[in-house]
Order: sequence, then structure tokens, then C-alpha cells
Amino acid sequence: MAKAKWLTDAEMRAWRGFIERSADLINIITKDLEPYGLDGGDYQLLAMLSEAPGHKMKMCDLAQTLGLSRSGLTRRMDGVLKAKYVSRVGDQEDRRAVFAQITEKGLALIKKVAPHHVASVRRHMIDLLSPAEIAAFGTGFAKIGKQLSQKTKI
Amino acid sequence: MAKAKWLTDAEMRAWRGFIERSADLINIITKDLEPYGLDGGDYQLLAMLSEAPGHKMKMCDLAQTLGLSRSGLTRRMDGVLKAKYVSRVGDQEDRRAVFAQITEKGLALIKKVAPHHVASVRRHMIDLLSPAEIAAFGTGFAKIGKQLSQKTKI
DNA sequence: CAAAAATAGTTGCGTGCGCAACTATCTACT
DNA sequence: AGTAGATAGTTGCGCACGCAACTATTTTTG
Repeated sequence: MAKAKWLTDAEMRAWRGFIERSADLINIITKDLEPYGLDGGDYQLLAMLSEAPGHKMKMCDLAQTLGLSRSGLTRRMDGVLKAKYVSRVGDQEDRRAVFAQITEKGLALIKKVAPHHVASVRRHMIDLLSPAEIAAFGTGFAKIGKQLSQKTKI
Repeated sequence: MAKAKWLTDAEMRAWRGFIERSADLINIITKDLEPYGLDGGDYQLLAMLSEAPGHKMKMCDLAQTLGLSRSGLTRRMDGVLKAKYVSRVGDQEDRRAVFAQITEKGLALIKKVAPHHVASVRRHMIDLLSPAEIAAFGTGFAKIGKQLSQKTKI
């Protein structure tokens, strides 16, 4: 038996809530992007690039930021490359590396879509939460992320 | 422009934290299940059945609870059926329906694995959070889930 | 009560992604 | 310098899943 430390009711609510709802939440917010011809992964990718210095990032770093494997990013790039939202730029200093750079077309798109996306995030998540809950999500996920990056970093 | 209502810093931290970490968190907890020959989906499935009355649920309800499509559940069942952790039982009252019922072998497995899984959840999430954060995750995801189920329910 | 609509489950197909293997380049050790 | 190892990116393969179409039942409706 030795159940060691089971979860208390409050802990169980936190864990179950997270594990049961997070996929649904992400799905519905992704669905809201469909009318613009994007999925959640494309949006994250374009958003990252639009905020990056020079509007470009090395594939490698981008994959890490997006939580993708390198191969996963290669595939995901296919779509946004074909749509001309992103272009590939070789790195002069490291000829192994390639930058993904968002194009004017990509910037225009994300500028158009962003308000709707933000509204979607508000509607399905942020506006439902109290300020205290918002703060707790922020600090909580920061702690979780810090621990995760340590694990990975060894 | 008309950025309408953008996210405040605190709101951004909450959203970014959630969207960037949740996949990683789920992945690492799934990885911790691998030594037992299960993945996260199998575990959730067995856990649900082990708690259900009669240790069984209709495929349909089970799919909904697990956040899967009906076809997705059919495929997922393949694995646990072949491993004899779950068996299929026809419904006498509705001959379209099929129950998924966890076997003794499945119950034994989940009883063995549960403590390690709980420890994993604690290590990667629960034990990192303050009681206030835990409470906020519980109430926050409950609100999010309630809204989601209304959307779906029309 | 017959016909139409709804519901449970499975199957074919397409997609997104990770892992392992591969090439090309860079870095470190001797 | 020269070789061994690390690193960036791509490709082949496999897996899990959703959607649409299909069959088999049940429910609804005129």
C-alpha cells in the first residue's frame, strides 16, 4: 500500500483541473484562429519571430522556445514558408545554422490576427479569472518552468 | 491598430506561462510513466475506469471524460486491450453500446503505478506551488472548464 | 407503425510531431 | 594541424489523434 503522500482535495482539484482542461482550452483557442488560416503552432511561431530582434531567430532557439523538437520545427516551417509568412536566411557566422525570419506578409498577418487572438484568450481564460488567480497562474507556471528547465539543462 | 484590450503584464505572464509550460509539464510526467509500460493517456484511461462504478464505463462517456474523440478512444483501447488491462463488455440494454471494463490485471497495475505517478505530479507541479497557488489553480481551471462545457453543450 | 433522425462505435485517410539516422559544419583535445 | 566529439538542420519512419464516412442500433415523429 504505502500510498506515501497522496494528493489532498485541493491538490487534486489543481492537478485534475489542469490535466483535464488544458487540452480543451488550447483546442478552442486554436479553433478561433482557423478563420485566419493559422493554427496555434503557426501563431506562436509568427508571434515569436515578430518580437525577436531583426524579426529572426535561429531554428534551434526557435524550436526550444516553441517547445518543439528540431524535426518538428522543420515540418512546421513548411507551412509558413509556402505561405511566404517566413523566409529562411543563412547565418554568415555559423554555416550550419539557418535563421527563420518573418516576412512583411507575415508581420501584416499577425498584426491583423493578434487582436482577435487576444480576445479569444481573454474570453476563454483571462477574463474568467480573478486578479489573484491570474497572479497565481503567473508565479505558479514560472516555478514549474524553472524546475523543468533545470531538469533539461543537465 | 485598435488593439482593443491587450493583456497586462500579469495577464501575459499567466497566459504565456500556461501555454509555454503546460506541454512540457505533461510530457515530463508522461515520461515518468514509461518505465511501467504506460503513457499518460493509458494512465488516465485506467484511472478513470478504476474509479468508475462496476469498474466500467461506456466508450462514449469515457471518450468525453478523457477529452478524446470516439475514434481516438477506439485506437487508444487497442493498446490496453491487447495488454489485457481492459476488456470489452456489450451493453444488454443498448446493443449499440460497449462498456470498457478494467481487468484485475489492469487494477493491479494501476495500484502499483499510482504512487509513483502521484510522486511525479508532486515533484513537477504540486510541491512547487504555495497553498494559495494550488487553490487558485483549482478554482481557475474549474471556471475555465465550466465555460468550456457551456460552449460545447449548445 | 413506418420513415426519419439521432446515437454508438469502427475504419480510411490526413496531419503533426518525436526519435533515430544522416550530412554538414564547428569546437576541443593532443 | 588532425582527429574526435558536439551541434544545426533534414529526412524516414512510426504513433496518436481528429474528421468524414460507414454500419448497426435506438429514438422520434408524423
